[in-house]
Amino acid sequence: MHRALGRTQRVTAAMVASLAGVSTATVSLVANGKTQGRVSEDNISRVRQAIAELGYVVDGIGSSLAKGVSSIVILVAPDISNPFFAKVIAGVRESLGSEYQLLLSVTDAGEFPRAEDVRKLLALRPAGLLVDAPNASFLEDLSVAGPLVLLDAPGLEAYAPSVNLDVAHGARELAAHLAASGHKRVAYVDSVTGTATFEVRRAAFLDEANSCGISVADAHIISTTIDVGAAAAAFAAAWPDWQRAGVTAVVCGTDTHAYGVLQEARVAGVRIPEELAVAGFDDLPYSATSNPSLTSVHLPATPLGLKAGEQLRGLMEGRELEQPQLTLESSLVVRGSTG
Amino acid sequence: MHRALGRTQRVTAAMVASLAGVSTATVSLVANGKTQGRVSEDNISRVRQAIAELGYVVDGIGSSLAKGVSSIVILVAPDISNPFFAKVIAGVRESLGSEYQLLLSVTDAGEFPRAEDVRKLLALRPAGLLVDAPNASFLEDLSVAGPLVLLDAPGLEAYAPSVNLDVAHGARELAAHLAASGHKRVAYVDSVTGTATFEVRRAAFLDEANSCGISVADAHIISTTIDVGAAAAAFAAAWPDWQRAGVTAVVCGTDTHAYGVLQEARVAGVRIPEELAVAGFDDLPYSATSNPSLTSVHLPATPLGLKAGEQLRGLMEGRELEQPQLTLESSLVVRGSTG
DNA sequence: CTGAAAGCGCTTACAG
DNA sequence: CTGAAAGCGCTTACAG
Repeated sequence: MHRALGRTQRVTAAMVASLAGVSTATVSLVANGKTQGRVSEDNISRVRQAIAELGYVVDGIGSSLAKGVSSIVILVAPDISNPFFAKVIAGVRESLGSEYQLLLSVTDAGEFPRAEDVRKLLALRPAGLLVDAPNASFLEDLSVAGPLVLLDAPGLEAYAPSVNLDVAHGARELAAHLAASGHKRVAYVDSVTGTATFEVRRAAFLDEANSCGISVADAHIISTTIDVGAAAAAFAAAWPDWQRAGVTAVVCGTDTHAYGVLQEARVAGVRIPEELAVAGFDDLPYSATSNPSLTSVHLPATPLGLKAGEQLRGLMEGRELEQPQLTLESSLVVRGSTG
Repeated sequence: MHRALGRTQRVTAAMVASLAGVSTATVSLVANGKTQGRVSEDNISRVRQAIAELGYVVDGIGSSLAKGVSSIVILVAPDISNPFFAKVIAGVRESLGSEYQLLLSVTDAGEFPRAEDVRKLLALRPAGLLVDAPNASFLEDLSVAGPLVLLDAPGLEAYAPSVNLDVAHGARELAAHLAASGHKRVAYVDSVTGTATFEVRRAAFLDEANSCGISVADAHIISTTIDVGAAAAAFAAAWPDWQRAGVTAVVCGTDTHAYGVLQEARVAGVRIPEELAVAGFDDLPYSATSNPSLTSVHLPATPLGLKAGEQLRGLMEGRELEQPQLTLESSLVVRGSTG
C-alpha cells in the first residue's frame, strides 16, 4: 500500500510500443497528438488501442526532461488565507485549462515568499510563472527568464506583462463618499506587507481625502498583518487616542482588517456607524453579512485570475501579447458600516 | 525576457564537476548531503565552492527521473474557496517543511476532483498525496500505491492513514444547546457535495436532536453548494414553509451556508435569534463578526493540516506510523445567533 | 511514414 | 574515496 507513489505498475511508452508493434517514437507522436502527416492511420489506431488497453499516461517527469519544460505553472502569492485569493485562483485555473498544473507557492500569512525559495521551485522547470502582489525587490532578486505575468502589481509594469486593478479609482470614490457623509477626521489601518497594491490604496485615498477636506493625521495611520485578530488588537490600542482626536471614520486596507475593527468596536461598545464609520477594500463575500454590513471597495478577483491566466497562456504558447498591460476596474459598494 | 523559463543560463552538475575537478557522481553526492564516508573533505569543499560560485541548484526534473520520485506533494481538495481550507494548507506547509513542494489540485467550488484528473497529476511522480474530504468512490477509483494520508475522511479509514475531526461531538453539543434553548422544530441546510464529513455532521446532529426531543422533518432538510448566495436563495425558497411548520432554528452544514441564511433573513425581515436561531460548522474567522455573530462548531483546521503533513512525512521517509488514525476534537462556540 | 539513436540532468550500483 | 557507465521515460532531429 505504501510503496513509492507511482512505482507500481508504471506503464511506459516502451510497453505501449511493443503491444502496438511500433517504436516508442511513434507512441510519443500519437500520445502528444503530433501525428499530422507523420503517422499512418493504421498505426494511430493501433497505438490508441494499446494506450487504452494499458491505461498509459505520458510520464510527466520523462517528458519534461526531454522537452526542457514541465507543464507546471507556479503561482506565487503572499496571502492565501485571504478569501479574495481563492477567487483569483479559481480564475487562473479556468483560463489555464487542464493542460497545465497549477502549483501554489504559499507562505505564512502576511509573509512574502523569498526569491530564494521560488528559485527552488524553478528547478521544477515550470512552463510559466504567475506572481501575485509582488514587490520590486522580489522581482529584482528573481530575475526570471520565461513566461511571467504579474497580478496586482501597480508600478511594476516594467518587469513583466501584468494585470492590475484600478484600486485608486475605488479609493477615491471611498474618500468622496466619506466626505459627503460629513467626516472630517479619518484614520487608516494599513497592511504591514509592503505590497504595492496597499500603497496605492492608501496613497489614492489620502490624496483624494485631502482634496475633499478630510484630514488623516500621520499618527492615525497604523499597520497590522492581514488578520482579524491583529487588526482588532491594533484598533483597540489606537481607538482611545483617535476618539480624543475626533476621528469619526476608519478606512482599512482590506476587509479582513475591517472585520477586526468591527469586532473590537463591538467589544468596546463603539456604535457603528453612528460613532465610527468603517470601510475596507476587497468586498469579500462576508462583507455583506458582517455586523453591520461593510462598505468596501469591490475588486474583481476572479477576472483578475482569469485575465492573468490568459495572458500567461499566450506567453507559454509563444504568442505575442496584444495588450501586455491590463487594468480592471474597481468600484465602491456602500453598506451599513458607513451609515 | 520570455524564452522558456529556466532555459537560460542553466547550471548543470557537469559544469560544477568540471569547475571542481571531480565527477558528476561526486557533485551529486555533495549536493544531496550523502557524503558520509564517501567523499573526501577536500572534494566536499571543492564542490561546495563550485556550487556557490555557479549558483547551482539540483534540477528537479533530472533528479526526479533518476530517483523515480519527485519532491512534490499533491493536496487534493474539493473546496479551496472555503477559508477553513486556507488554514488547513497553512498547517500542511508547516509540517511538510521546505524539502517538499506543495501542489494544490483544486476544482471549481463545490465540485470534487475526478480520479482521472488526479491520475494526470500522478504522472508528476509526487512523493506523497494528501486528500481532503474525499468520498469512497473517489478513493476506490484512485487506487494509489504510495504515501497517502486522508484528511477529514470519517468512515474511510480502511483506505489509508487519516486525520479526522470529531465533528460528531460538536454536532451533539449543538443539538443539546438548541434543545436547552427550547427549540422543538429545527431545519437543516446541508452541503450538496456527498462528502463524508457533512454526512457525519448531519447524522450526529439528527441523532442527538432526536434524543433531545427536537424534531427535524425530512422536508426541512435542504442542500446547496457551499456558497453564500446559493444558501441564501435556498433559504428564501424554504423559509415560508418552515415558518408555517413552526421551525425556530436552522442548522447549517458550514458557516458559509449560515452566512447566506443570515443575509437572506435580514432581507426577509426575520429577526435572529428571536424568530429564528442559526448555527453552523467550521467556526470561520468571520463568524465572530457576522450579524449577529454566529454560533458554530469549532473545527481545528490548522492542526488538521499539521498532523496530516506530519503523518505523510513519516510515510514518505519510510517510517512506520505509530498511530495511523488520528482524531482531533471539535467543540461548540455559542454566539449571538442562537440567543 | 517509420525507427534507431542521441540526449535531457541526474543518481546509483559497480569496479577499482 | 573516486569515476565511468547505465539507466530513469520521454522527445526529437535524422536517415531511410
